Amino acid sequence: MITRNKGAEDVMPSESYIWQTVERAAANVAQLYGFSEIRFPTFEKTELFVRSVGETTDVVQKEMWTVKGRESTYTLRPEGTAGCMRAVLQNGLLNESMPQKVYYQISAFRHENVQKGRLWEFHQFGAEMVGAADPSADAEVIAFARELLDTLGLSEARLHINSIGCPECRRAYYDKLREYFAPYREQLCSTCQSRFDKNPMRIIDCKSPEDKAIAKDAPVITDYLCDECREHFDTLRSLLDGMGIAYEVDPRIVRGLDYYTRTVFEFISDSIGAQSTICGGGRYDGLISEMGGPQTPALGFAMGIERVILAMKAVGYDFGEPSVCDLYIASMGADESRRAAVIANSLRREGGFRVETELCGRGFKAQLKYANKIKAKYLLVIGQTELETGKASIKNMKTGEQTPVDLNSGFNDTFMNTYVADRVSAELPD
RNA sequence: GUGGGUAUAGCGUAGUUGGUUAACGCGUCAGUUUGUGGCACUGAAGAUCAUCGGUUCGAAUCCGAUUAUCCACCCCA
Repeated sequence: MITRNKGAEDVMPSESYIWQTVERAAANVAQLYGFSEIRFPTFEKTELFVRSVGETTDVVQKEMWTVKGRESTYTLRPEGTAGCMRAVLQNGLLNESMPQKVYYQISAFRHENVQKGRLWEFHQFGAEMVGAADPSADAEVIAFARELLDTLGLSEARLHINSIGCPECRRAYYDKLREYFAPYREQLCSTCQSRFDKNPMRIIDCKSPEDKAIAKDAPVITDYLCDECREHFDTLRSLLDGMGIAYEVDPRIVRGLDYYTRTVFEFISDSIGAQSTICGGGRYDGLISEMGGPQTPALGFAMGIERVILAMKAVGYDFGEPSVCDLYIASMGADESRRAAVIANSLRREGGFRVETELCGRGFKAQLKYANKIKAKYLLVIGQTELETGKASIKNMKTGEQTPVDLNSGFNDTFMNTYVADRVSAELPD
């Protein structure tokens, strides 16, 4: 037997309705915030990710799925922003009125060590806003993510924000950091020693206890922001305060994607183990120009669907029941089952009901058991008598009550009336 | 890329110091007299014990490799 390879996941019907719950909620909230769906290819020229995500990042250096095509080298998208911005730029959305707001639900690919909540192929909901430089845009995007998580029952996810400044203030900050770490350089862990030159900001985020101790009093970026970046960050914070969105300023959020500028943020869940970041995003004012477009401010976020679902399960979110059968038609004999199929089809088409008939040749009793098993709300039996006389009855499987029906006239109406009447009486208080 | 754990029917598990036909629960299917479900009872199907190799008279059980999975690091969503 050929089996699924690692790092990928099958979603069975018993799970897929959970995914649908998340996807529908995401689309609904996106609409509330004025975001429209955008779709773009699963793969792009490798060059796009190298330039936008950043040549020195782990994602580009060791996690990309790259294939050599005949004309070029292509990569399965490791994230959504780069391809999304390429599409926005290439299709002239920047010539429309600003801001442009788009969202997407995609799978993305990274070649990492597999763990729960971290797969080779994983799924993201992402949203991007283009053309707005004002901190109010940052606030709206964060509010959007917050609202979506709340809708999904994940109010427990904590918001961490930080500003990593613009390239200018970051350069100055890097110098300060190197100055600070220089005396300890030999004591740092090996990865941090290489970070010293490449990206000293990452040392602050190191998990090693020794490095943590060394970094305890390191300068924080927020103290070295230029006036404009500082004001941007302060305004964002007061906007979040005003909207009643709780956050924690976390100078250790650095983000592993090079394109971020100024605002970066993460939502962290405590309920799903080590892969606790369920949403991450920020501003990337330099990305579009880096890709060859005009200097255009932009920002966005992405949510990991697998992690979101893990967190929802962990907090006991009620996903409800998967779709239920409205009517099961039991039948005995070939003519009877033909009739059952006709009735079923007409009820589906005219009434929009989910109707099932016997398709596996079960005996009568087994059909009833099956009807019970699939939680059919109503039962209709078609035997020889019913076929000959046209007289049958609809049984409410919950109460056992039976309502007489005429198969030859007005059956659909009778069924619908019974259905509605039972539902209303069930809703009435005693 | 580094370190560690796990691998037995569709699912969840048992299997004692290696010793005959690998057990149980759930699920599936069929029955418990002829046309009305849920409960209960009876029975059936379903496992090359992850794969390959080794040790042994004999391996689900011990050893090695491979694969998958989980945990931590790293990184990220």
